[in-house]
Parts: sequence; C-alpha cells; structure tokens
Amino acid sequence: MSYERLPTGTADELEREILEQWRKEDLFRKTLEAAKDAPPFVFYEGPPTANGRPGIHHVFARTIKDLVCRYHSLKGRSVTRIAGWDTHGLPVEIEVEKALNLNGKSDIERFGVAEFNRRCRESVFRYKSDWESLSDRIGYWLDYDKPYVTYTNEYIESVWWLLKQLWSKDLLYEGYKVLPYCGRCGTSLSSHELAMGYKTHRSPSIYALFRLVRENASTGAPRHLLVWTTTPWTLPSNVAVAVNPEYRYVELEVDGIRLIVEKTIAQTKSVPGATHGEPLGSFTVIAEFQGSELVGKRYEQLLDIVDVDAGSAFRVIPGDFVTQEEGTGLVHIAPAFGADDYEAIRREEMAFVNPVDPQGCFHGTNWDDINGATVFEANDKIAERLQREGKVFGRYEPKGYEHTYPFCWRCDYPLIYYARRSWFVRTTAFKDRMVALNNDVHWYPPEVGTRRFGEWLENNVDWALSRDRYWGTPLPAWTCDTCGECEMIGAFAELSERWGRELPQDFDPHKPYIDNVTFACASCDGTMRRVPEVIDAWFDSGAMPYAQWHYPFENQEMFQSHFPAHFICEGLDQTRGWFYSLLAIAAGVSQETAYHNVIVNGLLLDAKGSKMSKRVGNVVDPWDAVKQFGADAVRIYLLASSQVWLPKRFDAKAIPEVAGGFLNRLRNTYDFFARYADSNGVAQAPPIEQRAIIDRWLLSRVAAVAQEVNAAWSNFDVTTGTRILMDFCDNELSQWYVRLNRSRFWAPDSEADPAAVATLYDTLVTVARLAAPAMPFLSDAIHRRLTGSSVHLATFPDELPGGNRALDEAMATIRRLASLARNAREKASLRVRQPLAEMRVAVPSTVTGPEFDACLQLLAREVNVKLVTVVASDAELVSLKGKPNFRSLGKVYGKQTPRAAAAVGELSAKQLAALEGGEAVSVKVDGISFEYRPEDVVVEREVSTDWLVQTEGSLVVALNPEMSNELQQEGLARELVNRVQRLRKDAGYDYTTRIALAVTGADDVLAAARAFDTFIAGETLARRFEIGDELVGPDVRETVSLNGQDAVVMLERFKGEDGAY
RNA sequence: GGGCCAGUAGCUCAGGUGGUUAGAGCGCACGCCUGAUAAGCGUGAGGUCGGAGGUUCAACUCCUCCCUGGCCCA
Repeated sequence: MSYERLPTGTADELEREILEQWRKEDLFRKTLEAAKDAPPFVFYEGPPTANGRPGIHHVFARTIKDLVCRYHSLKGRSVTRIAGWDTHGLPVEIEVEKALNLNGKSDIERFGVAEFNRRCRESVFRYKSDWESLSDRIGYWLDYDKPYVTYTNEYIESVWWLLKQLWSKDLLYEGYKVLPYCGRCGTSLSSHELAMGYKTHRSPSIYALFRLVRENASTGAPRHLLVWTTTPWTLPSNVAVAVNPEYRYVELEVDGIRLIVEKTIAQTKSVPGATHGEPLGSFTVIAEFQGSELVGKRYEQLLDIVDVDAGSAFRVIPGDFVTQEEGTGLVHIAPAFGADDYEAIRREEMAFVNPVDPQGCFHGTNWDDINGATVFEANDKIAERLQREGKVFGRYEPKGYEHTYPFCWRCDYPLIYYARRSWFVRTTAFKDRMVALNNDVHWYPPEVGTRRFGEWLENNVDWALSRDRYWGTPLPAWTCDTCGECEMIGAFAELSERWGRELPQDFDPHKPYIDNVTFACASCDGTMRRVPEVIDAWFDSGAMPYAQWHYPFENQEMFQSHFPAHFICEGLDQTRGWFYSLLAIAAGVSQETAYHNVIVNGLLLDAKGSKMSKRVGNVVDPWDAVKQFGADAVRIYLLASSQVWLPKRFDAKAIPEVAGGFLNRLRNTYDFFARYADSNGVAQAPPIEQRAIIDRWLLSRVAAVAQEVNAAWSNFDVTTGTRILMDFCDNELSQWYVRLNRSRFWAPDSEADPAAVATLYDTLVTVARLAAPAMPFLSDAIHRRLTGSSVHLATFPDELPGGNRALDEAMATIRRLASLARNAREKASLRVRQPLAEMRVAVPSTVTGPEFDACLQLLAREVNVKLVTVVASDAELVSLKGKPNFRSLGKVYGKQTPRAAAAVGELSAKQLAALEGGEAVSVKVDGISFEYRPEDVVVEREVSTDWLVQTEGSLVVALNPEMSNELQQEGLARELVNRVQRLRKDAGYDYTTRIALAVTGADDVLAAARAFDTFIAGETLARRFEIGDELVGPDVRETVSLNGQDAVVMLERFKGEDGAY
C-alpha cells in the first residue's frame, strides 16, 4: 500500500483542513479523556483581559504554554488546561468611560454605578470570540467549555473566602497609602496611568531653615537645619527631618546664620541669594558631625498653622533614602505627601497630619488666607510668609527647578502624592516565607527568580489591596457606623445569615447592590455598612488556583489535585503582577507556593526594536502572519529564533527565514518518501543490525536527538529542544541521509530497498512525534499519512534503541572529510563527476575503529574516489607540528607562558611523537629548560605533498590529482549520462520510460561511451545504445559539450518486443 | 532617578570555568546538481564581540565607568 502525498496548497490551507479534522474527531477532548486517570501535570492559564484584541505577543506566550502542555500530555500526563478571563479592573473601566464619553469618577457617579458596571460587564467579552478563534487557529489547546471568569458570583465568593482567611490571620488591615493623586479628578492613579503623564516642568525651589531647640543651657547664635524642597506647600505638614546616619554633616556660619548641611554637598552647592555664588563649604566651619549624631535632635515647628502634637514630631530621624545627589542631605518629612515620608513616620511612630482635602485644597488650618487655596496656589503664599519670618535661606524661586513631573493623563492637572485610607494585605508578615518558597521555584531564566523577583521580594512592602473604583470584586468588609467594629464576610451564606434574609435569586455581589446590604452590629446598636472599596484585580487573578474551582464551596478534590501548578508561563511584565499575586495569596493563606516552574517570556518588539503600541501603530496583527505562513511557521519562529526570555524583535520577513526552510525540507522529505516507498518495504525490512551502516547511523542519531529533545523540554528549555530537532531534520535527515540514499528508493528495474524504506519510515514517525508539541499541524499531517492515526494520541519518543556514539562520531568525521574533499576539488576545479584514483585522510586515533571503517565506502562514493586510505601519523603525507596549549601551560608557567609557548616550536619530530605517545619531554632555549607534559602540546599534522590538500584541525584530506586514461573516460561517461538525463527530462519522459539512445561526435567521447556502455545504458534506462550511429527521426537530437568536446545525443522511446515500456 | 536584561557578521542568533585562528542559519557572491525539481547541494566574502579604562603572561569572557535599546519600579 502506498502513502498519501501531502497536498500542494499553502500552509494555511493545509492547517485549516487539519483543524477541521480535529474538530470532527473532537480530538482535544479525546486526548483529555485518554489521560483521564494519568498522573496530573498541572498548568495554570493566566487570565487575559478580553476587552482588547489578542496580539502577536499573546501568540508567543501561548505557543510556549502549548508546547510544554502538549509535551507532558504526550509523555502520558493528564494536563488540565482551563481557560480563564480577567474581567475586573481599571482598564475595563477606562474603556467604558471612553465609550460613554465620561471623564472621571464624578461623571461615573452622575451616570450611575449600576448602569456603568453593567456596561463594564458587557464590554469585557467584546473580543472573546477573537481570542477563541485565534487560539484555535494557532493550535493552542485550551478548555474553553468551563472557563473561570473573575466576575462570576462563584469566583467572587472564593475570593471573599480567601480574604476572610487573611483577615482571621490578622493579615488584612486598613491604613494609609501615599499614591499619585489628581486633586481635580479626585482620584488616585495607578502606576500605569502615572507613567502616561510625565512632562518637563519648572517647580519652585526653596531652602528652609529649621531652628534647632537649644540644648541644656547652651547659648550663642541659633542653629538651623538647612532643608531644600520643591513643594513649599508640604512645609506646613512637616513632622520630621531625615538625615542619612552614614553621612558626615558640617555646621557652617554664613553671613551670621548658622546652618547644618551634608559635608559632600556643601563642597559644591551654592544657594542663590545667600552664598554669593560660592559653595557653602567655603564658609566658616564651626563643627562636624556624623549623621547618626544628629538623629534625635529637636527643632521648632516651621509654620504654626496646623495642630501637631509636638511630643511626637519635630525631631531628626534616620533615613536610607537620603542621598548626596540632590538638596542638602537633610530631607523634610511630610507623611501625608510622600511614600518614604509615610513609611518613616510609621516606623518612628510619629504624628500624621494632613491639612489638604481630597480636592487638593488646604482645609481647616488656623491661617485663613490659605484655607480653600489649592496646594499650587499655596506655594507662593507659604514661601512669602516664611521669608517674612526669616525662615528662608537665600532666595525663593517660584520656577527654580526643572525636572520631569507627573500630570494627570485625563485632565493634565499636576499630580501630588497624597495619603489615602487604604486596605492592605500584611505581606511583610510572611515575607520570609515567600522568599523561602520562591527559592524552591524553578525560574526560566533563573535570574528572574533570584534578581528581578527575588530581590524585589526581599524589599516587600504590604500589598495595597483596595481601589476607590467601581468595577471590581467588592471588599467584603462591613464596619459599624457607631463603634467602628469591622467584620469580614467569607461566604454568601454567611452574608445571608448576618443580613437575616435570603439572598435574592439574581443576587449580584457587585457595587452598587452590595452596598445596600446592611445589618446590625454585634457589639452595639449601630449599623454595619460595607466599606466603599473594591479590590485590586491582581488579587482576583492570583486567586485563580482556588476560585477556578469555586473552592472551598465545591470541587474540593479537584482543587487538591490541582494545587500547586507544575508550570505557568507569562511575560516578563507579570513579575510583580500575576507571579506575585499567586505567590502572595498561596503563601498567606496556606504557606504554600502556587507554582513550581515558571517560564518568563520576553517582550515582543517590532522589527526596529521599539515596543509595540497602538499609538505608534506598529502592532502586529497575528492573523496576517498566520495566514501568510501558517501557524506552524509562526510557532517555530517564535520558539527557535532566540531564547524565549530575551526581548524578541518580531519581523514577519524573518518567519520564512527561520522556519520556512526547515518546514519545507521536512515536507519534501516526507513527500520523497511517499512518492517511492510503500508499506511492503516497511513490512519486509531486515532487523536493524542487518541494515546498512548509514541506516544504523540515522537510527542512532534519531535516538540521540530524542534524548536531547527530552532533556531540553523536560527542563523547560523550549528553544534548545526545538533547535535540536530542526538541526537534525535539516542537516542529517534531509541533507545527508535522503540525499545519499535516493538510489535505494528508486533504481531502474528494482524495488525500493526495504531497509532504507523502514529506516526512513521509522525516522519520520519519530520526527513527527518529537515535533508535535512545537508544530502540531504538519507533524499530524505526516503522522496520519504514515500510521493512520493522529500524532496527538501517540506517545512521545524517549528511550529509542540503536544508539551508537562511536558511529555518530565516525559519521560526523566522515561528513567533515567529505566537505574538505569537495573544498579541495573546488580549488583545483575538478568537478565531483570526475572520478579520482585515491584520497588519503588523516584523522585522530580517537575516531578510528570499525564504525569509521564501515563509513569509508560512503565517503569514497560521496567524493567520487576509487580508494580512501587512512594514513597513520607517521606517513609521508604529514609531518608533525606542535601547538602550545596555553590553558595548561599558563597554569604552570604564569608570566613565562609566552616563552614556554614559543619554545614548543623547537621540539623535534621525535619529541612530538613521544608527546603523542603520552611521554613528557623537555627542551632548552636560551639556557632555560621547559618541560612539557602531553597535555601541554597539541600535536598537529602539517602536510607536504603535491596532492590536493585541505586540513581542518587534526583532519587532513589529500586527493591524488593524477588521472589515468580510464578515469578520464569514466569522467566523460558520467558527463554523458548527465546530458542524457537532462534531455530525457526535456523530452517529457516519465522516470520509468525506457529509451533508445545514440551518440556520435568526438572520438574521445565515443571511446569513453564504448568503455562504459553498460554503465551509461543502465543509468539512462537505455535498452538500445548506438555508439557512432544515428537514430532515424529521434524525439530529441542535441549537440552537447563534454569537457570541451562536442557530441550529438539522440534519444527516443524504446519500442522493443516488450513495448509495454 | 533606581533595579534588571540585552548589545557578537548586512539580518536573526549560538558560544564562553579567561587561552592561540570567535561559530551557525538567513541574505549576498560564485559554483554545482537537474528524476526530492516552484526542490537539493557546495564554496567564499563578511567581525576592532556597543565604547573607554582597569586586572592578567593572556580579556569577547572578569572589574569599573559610559553609550544605546527594552522591561519593571519611582
């Protein structure tokens, strides 16, 4: 029975046919069924947000995920792959705001939260079908039947349960967080939004003098801390001044004012309007202190317009964040308006003051002029007053400092850092646990785990969980409006019980409905109301190991058997996103890790190396590339072009360059097989030991390749495994095995050689199986045609018989020798068709042996010589030459290495032979004696002969250029065969057509034709061969030139007795 | 501004416990093959390993600084 050829259409057409077949067979489901009871390999799909179209970078991550999952599935594991959708969060809200032409939170509230959230819910799935069809088209197998969706009641209930777990462990609390904040919009901004609005801006610059409290009974001039700021409006809220305990500080006297400043800074810093252009350091130094000596010193409140408990304020504190880069080395601390400031105050347990209301205006101070003014309006007023009171050093400059400053991306209003009430997960309480768990996670590449993620974990701060937004999982915290008691609700049943009512059928836990649920306080007469916040959407996605199963309310066993994950994979940008939220939740709730292995893929950039963005318009539509080249090609390109964790420049032109050649060669290899082989050959094949050496070599290589691919892929190195496979198919299968063995598949008057057919069959089947995880389409097309069943139901090859290292190395040497021989021919313009009498080769003794000898025949045929002789090192072909091994000499001789290396040139032939024999020798140069061990000198062969010689390392080939008359005749005969074959083809003959052939012309040609008439007739299927005579009315008659001699070639179809030909 | 990653041939990438002459594919040039044929194969040219210092007998590799690009954080 013969094998079906591959269709001739485009890759896109072929792949669509295969997809259709998968659909008909419900193949994905079948693979899941087949592995149902197998040990699980747990994979978590990071949920994408479906309110944007999938881009090429999603294809990238999904290709890696698919490869790993398919690999483990083919290795016999049960691989659960549940799709998920991330549906909450600011990006969704922003999309809807834009669509509704709303601008900010007040607009949303006017519009109505219920309707707003309804629109959010709708918008989330706008591109759902895009995602599904693209995933399907690229062959990403994912279970879309029961996806987890973060906005569903079940999902939210699991998230509530997790939050309550944290709460009951005292890992959830309410505090302050300083965030970038827009006073006009009345909203804080995410870091992502913040990054959108940086601009160059001129801010005020002011040096303020904080007067130190006199100690004991000391007298003399008052002393001051010199502090610089670009936000004078924060000065009324000052609570502390920070110094770096590691730095040196100097006390100076400048025009009668005593001030303290950091020593290094003083050397260069000049203050406008105070130091007359001179650096501070040029003034009289009164004293010098270590920063730590300043810590604890007290100073007077700078501006007495805000009530501050002086007992817990106005003190010098230590701070690592104080640098020598800017300012004075003393930093003014206003806890409400800086993250470092707030942290420092919390650590020192000092006072917190905030005289600025959520509109960004001063409020409730005892200075009427300033109440109601925006902070930016207040700058000048405050500076003027300080100047009046003599608390400014030098000149106040309203636009004195140019830097990049953040503005609101919506309304272009300058942002401030502003403390907001906020809920936190106390991750710092279990940071050590997270660090320990992370140390056991296998990161690919490892440095993401240790550096980017690991070091960041070391500096962990509490997770700011709450968001003052609308479309998110509501924080299930209810507080009493009377006594402040707080209760966390961890289940719907619990809520119903506290509420004292059944939850309605259409219960929606989202805002605004949930905010209407109130109940009586357990400790007083007050009413429990829900806090207004929703939670960070990262908490939703990090909860997926639990919430995808509605754990613990359902599916307890499913959760147990699917936690933690063996494998996850997302982009580098997820380090502090999903990778963190998974770990933090699992570590906080159950002290466990959520995953064991992580592949972190790099970002996809455009062809020029800049990032893809909708704004720039350089986003690549994955559909274009898939339609043009096929999903296999895109997948192979993404996997093989570079290690997946490096940033990748995506250039569609590169897809055929990286993947096209390989896929084409593999198709051709299969097609070659299918054209000539049939299943009889496979059935009749002799056992492997009895097959030709090249068959045994190919099977040995396949076995090695299978092992290497397994090693790479089981270690999550997707790129290396893919490259190994590609390399094998290109260089060894197609370029060497098929090319050298064509005649065994088709020769005149004979059947295909069963040994060759079976060898190629087995190899192709193995290759299809090895390739299935990387290129699921073509591999399946080939596998089905070979075996009648899908490759995706097959077993991944692992330990294959026939491995033979010696043979692998022997053949590799043979191939290098063949290349050298061709090179030598090329240099002498001796085409391969011209046979030569002899080639001598020298090879290192390590590769010689029975395997090598067995391959010599192949070498002789490949380079067209009658005889290959392997010469020993002492043959007349080569002389020995010593080459110093710097690496080992360097260890012994150190500085003398160059001289010891030079002296190697003085070694005699006898000494070199001795070294090769494993003996040590010594030589004396300029009175210095050098001793060489065998490893110190590499003995090489140098060739002196008039043969055609090429060398590479220790390999040498030498071709005898002398040509006997017979060799010349044979060369001519082969030229003639070549011309006849060309003419056969021109004549449109089938490759089995028998012919009548006639040649006339130059005597040399005719003589050669007579000498090799049987050979020529056999090669060209000539049943009649006239040498020196003409055919009457031939199909073709042409004059050809053979090595410069003319001949006329004629041919026609043979009409002998058995005209069947 | 800080942390991390990358910079090797025209392009995409390998490689390195520091060791002499740094590799591959694609592209290019030249050639072969012409029954795998809208295929296949060979040979060649092409590099101051981002830059500058330093350590060393020896640096593409180690150290310092800088430049360019990217990501994350501020």
